[in-house]
This record gives sequence, structure tokens and C-alpha cells, in this order.
Amino acid sequence: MYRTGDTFRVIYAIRSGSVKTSILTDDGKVQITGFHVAGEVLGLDAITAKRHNSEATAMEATSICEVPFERFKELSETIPGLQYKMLEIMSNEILHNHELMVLLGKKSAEERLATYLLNISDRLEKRNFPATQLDMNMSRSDISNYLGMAEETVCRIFGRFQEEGLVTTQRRKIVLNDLARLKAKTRRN
Amino acid sequence: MYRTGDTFRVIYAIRSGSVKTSILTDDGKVQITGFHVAGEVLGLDAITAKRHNSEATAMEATSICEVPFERFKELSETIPGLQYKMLEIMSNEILHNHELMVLLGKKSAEERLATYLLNISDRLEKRNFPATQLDMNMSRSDISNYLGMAEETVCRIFGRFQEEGLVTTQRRKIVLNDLARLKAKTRRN
DNA sequence: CGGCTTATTGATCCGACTCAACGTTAGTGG
DNA sequence: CCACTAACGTTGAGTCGGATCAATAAGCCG
Repeated sequence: MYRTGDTFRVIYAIRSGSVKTSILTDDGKVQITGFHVAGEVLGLDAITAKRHNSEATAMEATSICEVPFERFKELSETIPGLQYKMLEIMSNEILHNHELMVLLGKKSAEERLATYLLNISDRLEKRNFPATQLDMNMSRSDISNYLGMAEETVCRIFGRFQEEGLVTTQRRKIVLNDLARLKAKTRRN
Repeated sequence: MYRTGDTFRVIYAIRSGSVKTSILTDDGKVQITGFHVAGEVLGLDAITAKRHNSEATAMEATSICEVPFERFKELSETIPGLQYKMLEIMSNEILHNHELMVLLGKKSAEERLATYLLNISDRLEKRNFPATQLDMNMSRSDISNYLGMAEETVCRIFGRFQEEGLVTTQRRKIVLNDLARLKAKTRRN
């Protein structure tokens, strides 16, 4: 969709499908900053700098709606509440980022994966997709990158969760079998 | 300044001094999400929820300017560019959060501390304070919490940096002696 | 001075990373 | 349609960074 350094021209809204956003670190590594599903809005981090410092990649066949930012600014002068809506969306993004910081700063590997699975589940449910069926096309490597851990660790924990009957994984198809017990895994007692 | 759960009424701008923001995790722990110096704006994460899910605490004698959000909305209808300015500020905050995510997700303890010190240094310099004199009143425990590591580890790394002549610490007075070599510590070769 | 909080240092331990090998799947072209 | 291959996923062994636990020092303030 866009890459690091691209000039900021349009705001993106996901109509269907799923998208990951990532940034390049100064030493050339990639950090995935988010997975996004239908209904979510992307590209807002570039408003100040006028150019994207992150990139967004579709993870499956995905339909996108692009709104030129200039057009948005025009519209927002005639439609009251539109800019406010935008503030809300960004405020939400900040909130979401804060959650991710807690996850990265304070949680163990197991807590991270459990939190992550439930987070996706919630967001899918909010948009009327089945909450226990996570069919976003994300690799183990994407997940591990996002959660700040090694790919192998993600595998091992999926294995453990499966033994405990919490989830069933079949490669990239993930089914959540016990949301309540998974919830318990998201935090220390 | 405000606490978790407080109704969202005003936006805060720091006139002088320094402030830390933090959130409570679901299992009762605290994660510090930012340190802020004069000129920065706080409280924007509460626009959507109408109530703060974070809290802000002054770390020293600090002067604050409060702008009621309702007043802000009125003003933004008469002053063009004001809401846009706000979008910019939030866009910046998102950017900053992304950096922090990389820090928490990808960097070693040493890289974290070095990155952190230089980050503060940059921001002080931008506001015409000396760049090598970090006199914000932050405890080791605040720093370690923010960086997602143990207090003891922060101490040890300060010790190491001091041996190498990179910094001089005297309790909460921190002096950066070699910005260039410190910069080198912020990333893997 | 004496009690309290904060900082430092040491010893030990464990969770998660790394490295390595192997199994599995999807995608490719013959 | 099947064989081949490259990418992805899983599993095991060994190591290490940083957490934890514990004791001690250094400021801070009444």
C-alpha cells in the first residue's frame, strides 16, 4: 500500500481483508507495529512529517478505500465532526499503542501470545466476524516479530496451548477453543 | 495532574518542568508510557473514551496550562488550522510510540538505556536546554519501568557506561560525556 | 542522629534466544 | 498430475542476558 519514505497523500481505509504495518529500525530491522482488519484506518502517522515512516502491506486479497488528504481537509471544513472523528481514531490508535507497550514491556512470552490472540478475536467480533476463527494470513514470523520474541518461542507456546486444549492450530488457521482460560493466561495471577 | 478514570475535560500543555505519564495494567502493575518536558501536550488519549485511561504525574515543580476540551472545540471552529495542529501533535505521538515499541521489542538492555538517554537529550536540546545535562528528576525505578527492565539492570548499565567514560551519574543528575559513542550504543553493529 | 527511601553491588537462576536439524506445505514447471 | 523446491513451521539442545533475591551503601529529611 505504501512504503517508508513515500510522500503522504492519502488516508487508507480497509474495506475487506487484512493489512500489516511495520517500520524499519535504524539498524535495518523490521518491527511490525500492527495488524489491521476491515473498517480500520491507516496512514495517520504521516500527517506531521508529510511522508510515511512506516509501511503497510496487505496480507491477503484486500480491498482498500483511499481518501486524498487534501480532499479530507476540504471535506472537514464542510462536514462538522469529521475532524473530530479523525481525532477519535488517532486517540484510539494511541490507546492501542499503549496496550502494545505494556505487552512488550511487562509481559512474558506466554502472556503476550494469549493477549495477542484475544485482541485479534475481539476486533474481529466487533466487526461481526466469528470470534474464535482467526483466519488472517499471518506467518509465525510476523506474529513473533510483532510480539517481540523469537519465532521458535511462538511455535512452542502454540504447542503448549494446544496441549492444554486452548487453541487448535493448523498452520495459519487458528481456532480458539476456550476464550475464558485463554483470558486467564494474559496476566499473572 | 490526572488519574486513571478521571473524566476527560481539559488538554494539558507543559509550561515548565517535567511530567511522566503511565497506565495501570489489568493485573495492577504500572507501565510508564512517557516522560514529557516543557512545550509538550498531554491528555490526548482520552478523546474517544471521554475518560483518561492513563495518569500524569509531575516529577518536579512544574507549571501547566489547561485548556478545556469544549473550549478547544469552539476555538477550532473559528481558528482554522487549530484542529490540524492537533492532528499533527497526535501524529507525532504515534510516531514516538512506534519508536518506543521498537525499543521494547527489539533492543537489548544496553541499547535501550543509550537510546533513552539520547532521546531525552534531543528533546531538551530542541527546547534550548543543555543537551548533555539531564536534570529531570527521574528515579532509577521510573527509568527501568519505562524501558521494560529491572532497576538493578539500569544501575549496572549506568555503571558500565560510567567506566567507559560515556556518562557521569550522581544519583539523579546525569551528564552525557560522549554523545557520539553513546549513539553507537543505541544499535547493534 | 535515626529512620526511610533510593541506589548499588553480588550471587544465583530461569525464560527465552540462538543454532541446528528436520518435517510439512504450497507453489512451480516439466 | 506429479516431482521438485523453497518457504514455512516444528522440535531439541545448549547458552546467555537479564530477572530475582539478598545484602549493603548512600542520600534525604524530620
